[in-house]
Amino acid sequence: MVTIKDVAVRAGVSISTVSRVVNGTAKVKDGKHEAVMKAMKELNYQPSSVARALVGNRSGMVGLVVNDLTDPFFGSLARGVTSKASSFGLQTITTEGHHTADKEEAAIRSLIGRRCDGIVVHALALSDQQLLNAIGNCPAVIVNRLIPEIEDRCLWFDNKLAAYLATSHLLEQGHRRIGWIGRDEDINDNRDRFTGFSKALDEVGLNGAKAPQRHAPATAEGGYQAALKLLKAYPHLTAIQAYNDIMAAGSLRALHELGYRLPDDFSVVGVDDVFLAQCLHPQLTTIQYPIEKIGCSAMELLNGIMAGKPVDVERSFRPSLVVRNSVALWSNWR
Amino acid sequence: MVTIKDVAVRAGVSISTVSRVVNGTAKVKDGKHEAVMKAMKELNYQPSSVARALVGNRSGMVGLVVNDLTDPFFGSLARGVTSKASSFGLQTITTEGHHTADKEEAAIRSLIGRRCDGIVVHALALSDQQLLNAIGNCPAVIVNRLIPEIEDRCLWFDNKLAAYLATSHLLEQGHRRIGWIGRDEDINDNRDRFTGFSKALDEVGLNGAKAPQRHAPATAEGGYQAALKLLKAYPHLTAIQAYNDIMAAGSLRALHELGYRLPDDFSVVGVDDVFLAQCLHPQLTTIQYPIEKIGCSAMELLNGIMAGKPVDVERSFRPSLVVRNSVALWSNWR
DNA sequence: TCGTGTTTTGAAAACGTTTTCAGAAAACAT
DNA sequence: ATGTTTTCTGAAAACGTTTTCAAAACACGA
Repeated sequence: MVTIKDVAVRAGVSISTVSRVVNGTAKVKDGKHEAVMKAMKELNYQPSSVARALVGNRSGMVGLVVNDLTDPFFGSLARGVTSKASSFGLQTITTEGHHTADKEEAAIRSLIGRRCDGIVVHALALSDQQLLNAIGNCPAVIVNRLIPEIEDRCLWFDNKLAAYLATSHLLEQGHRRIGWIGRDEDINDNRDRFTGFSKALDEVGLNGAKAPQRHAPATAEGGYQAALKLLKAYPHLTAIQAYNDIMAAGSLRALHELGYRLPDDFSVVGVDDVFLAQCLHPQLTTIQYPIEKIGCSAMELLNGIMAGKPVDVERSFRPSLVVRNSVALWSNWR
Repeated sequence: MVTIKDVAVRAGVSISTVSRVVNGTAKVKDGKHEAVMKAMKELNYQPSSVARALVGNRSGMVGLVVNDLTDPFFGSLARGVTSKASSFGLQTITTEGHHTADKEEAAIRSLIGRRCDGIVVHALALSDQQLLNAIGNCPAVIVNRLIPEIEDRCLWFDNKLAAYLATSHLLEQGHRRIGWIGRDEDINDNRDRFTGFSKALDEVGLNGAKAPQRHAPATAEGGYQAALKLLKAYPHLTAIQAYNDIMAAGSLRALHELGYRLPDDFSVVGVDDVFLAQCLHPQLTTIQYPIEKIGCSAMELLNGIMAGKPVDVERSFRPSLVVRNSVALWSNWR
């Protein structure tokens, strides 16, 4: 690796001078300036961010902890964070927490060890206290979770309300025999969404907690299998509320295979409004979860915290219904 | 930030000793060992990867350059690389090149500046020579592109053959009036895939180069718009070959809206076999592009290069047809 | 108790930067 | 010419580690 010293020698100046032209921190005489530029070009010099980070005590990196990069949901989150970060001149380093407390903690510690200037964390497995311990005094923003002690650094989404809105939409369209397809991991998101679903049913006099339901991994395949089982057990259902769009996509496939014409014979609604939702047939009615926007806001908030100047960003995101074509009116007399 | 020195003071030993217990590089007496462990716990000490990188001249990071993180294609690539990297104890830092030469070069230089131990590069805008210059002597593996000078560090996919296979499948099913929906950026992938498409048509006596075609951004919306225009101009078409699955998804939507029953009235085939392909209705017949596997192999190869021990991985990936439900037989007498 | 050999320890150099501080050079005024 | 600013420059310290080297501590046999 060619260092600042090599450049200095070649240009016949001191390393301080090289540093100054690299960073433009002070004026250097034209002659030397040129000599340095020339030497840098010739040697293809690239300053070491590592050394800079050590001395400057800032790395120009922000860390991002997600569960799993393949999940398009986290892809969007990563994009929101990354694009905003790069507008602040920061780079993003991403690690996966894979929904286990150990890995989530390791991911956070490792980012702190790398001296990230700040971190954005999506962690569902760690307890509030564990999470607080892990982040210590590193500037951090928590996404998709509300921790009372640091509420002003949390961005969350009202999952209960989200599912409530979705299910209410089905009810408004006349559906009464509605099944739930949930994920098989017992995490907040899942619990909250089921609670919202359940509440909507309760309000019209149905017993939400006892509604027909099946659980599976939160994948398309999981949604597919769960839908098959659910419909086998409860063939009289007229609609499904799925934990998220991916599982809804799997359900749609199961319904197609079972010969339902959609949406006339059967309605489905998801949550998240991932890109996929628009590509499905019928296009999926779902709840908008502005995850990329949340990523942006998180980064904006984090930047403020890092700079010591708190900025005001929207921290609580209200779900809203996106009506497409996967829900149709259902009349009882059918 | 608490440093090794703080720990040393607290434990009443020298920093060398602390370093030794942290890394287990030498035996230290039981008493001191415990004292150090205790001090570390109490102070919540986390070694600075930055300082380590500086002195050790290795950072434990690998860089990854992709075009755009939202694209599920790159999500899969990132996953392949990241998961393999973490199995080698390496972390991944991802930057976006956004298909422009400037940004691609900046992305690469920045990763090198961060002293990544190696980089995996997906860059389409830079010329061969620019790319070679940018990576310099940093251990690197090039993905999805074949550069003769460093062929043994390239992993590529035969895009020509991919589209050729896809189109041939349509031809075998009896289709003759086939349109092309391509992307509007003039990049290798697009050219190669069109070439393959064209060649397949030429071989059965049709003029591939003059086949009906439209171009648009490589998004679902782009595919949707392009399909609408294409069918307006050439209503007699019976099949579409799309540049990739995302554009195919958009085309599918256009066809549904135009009232075609799929696949009986019209056939569509994509390329890439992204996750989405399985969720569409009808499920998309496409060409498998094992991008996650390529990511894994790239990382494996890179690890070998970094260690100075070349490993043997498959470097050229042959496309293969995945038959699902979006293509149906077409008889001329219809 | 001493010498010898082994184990454990700490001081100091090194990694590649930035930044502070004081000195050198240039510019200006007299 | 000389003194006084002002501009420019380089030496050296600092950042937090690892690693080398020599010294200190210990163990053991005589």
